[in-house]
Amino acid sequence: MMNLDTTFAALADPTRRAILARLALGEATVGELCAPFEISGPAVSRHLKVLEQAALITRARDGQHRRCRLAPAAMSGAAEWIETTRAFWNGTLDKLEEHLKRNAPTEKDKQP
Amino acid sequence: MMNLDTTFAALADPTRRAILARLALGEATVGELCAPFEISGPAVSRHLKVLEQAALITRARDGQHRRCRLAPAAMSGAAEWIETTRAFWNGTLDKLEEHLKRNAPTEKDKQP
DNA sequence: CTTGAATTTAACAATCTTGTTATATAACAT
DNA sequence: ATGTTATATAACAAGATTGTTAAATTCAAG
Repeated sequence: MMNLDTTFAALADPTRRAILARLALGEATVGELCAPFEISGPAVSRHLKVLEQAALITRARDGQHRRCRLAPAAMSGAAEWIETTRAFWNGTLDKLEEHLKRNAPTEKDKQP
Repeated sequence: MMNLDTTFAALADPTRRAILARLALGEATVGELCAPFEISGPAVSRHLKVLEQAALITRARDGQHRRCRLAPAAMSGAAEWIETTRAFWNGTLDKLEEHLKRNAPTEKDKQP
């Protein structure tokens, strides 16, 4: 989906943030993502669907597993909105431009 | 409240983001904030309550008006969570530290 | 002190969210 | 073919969210 509404909404849930934090360390299957939580599998499955629709993760079949990966591009939009708003508030647009220039081509934006 | 749940949830609504964007340009009364929207006054009033509970704005009586100001400290927490997660994903913690060091004492964090 | 403007609260309906359990699908193993 | 494992979907309930209109509050002005 990739709009700020869905991105922020997806980030508003602690379970989903925990899932993203886990995926920031490396990809994982749905089962592996379920393990740390006390909620049911279907509940996690739907959290993953929300994250996927927000373009925060991608999923690919791998045998009978489904491998999940972080797709942090969507988060950039959210971070940018915050930084822009703060920049206006601070009256320091220069620093924002600097920031964007620095973070625009994020490393090689990992995502082969 | 000042936790990531409420911050992200507050930011997930486009009306609330528009209100924050407006306030980034300078403080305003409730009436002024209502004007651009087609929704009712009470609806805006409750959006403001959500923003206040998320510590994204503060309000102070001024005669029969109530002046609203941006209080962007709460946004920092959200931005930091995103930056941290991305930093792990990129495997570049150094850049994160740099970023935090740079943005920690935000100007003088405006808020007299 | 009465009237009017600015804002909030109350009461309610419609819609979304998140969880549950039971069922379905898909791929692997025997 | 049959059973087992991994994951998704269906059906449903409880609670949150967002909007509405009507009533209450709060201050300023005449």
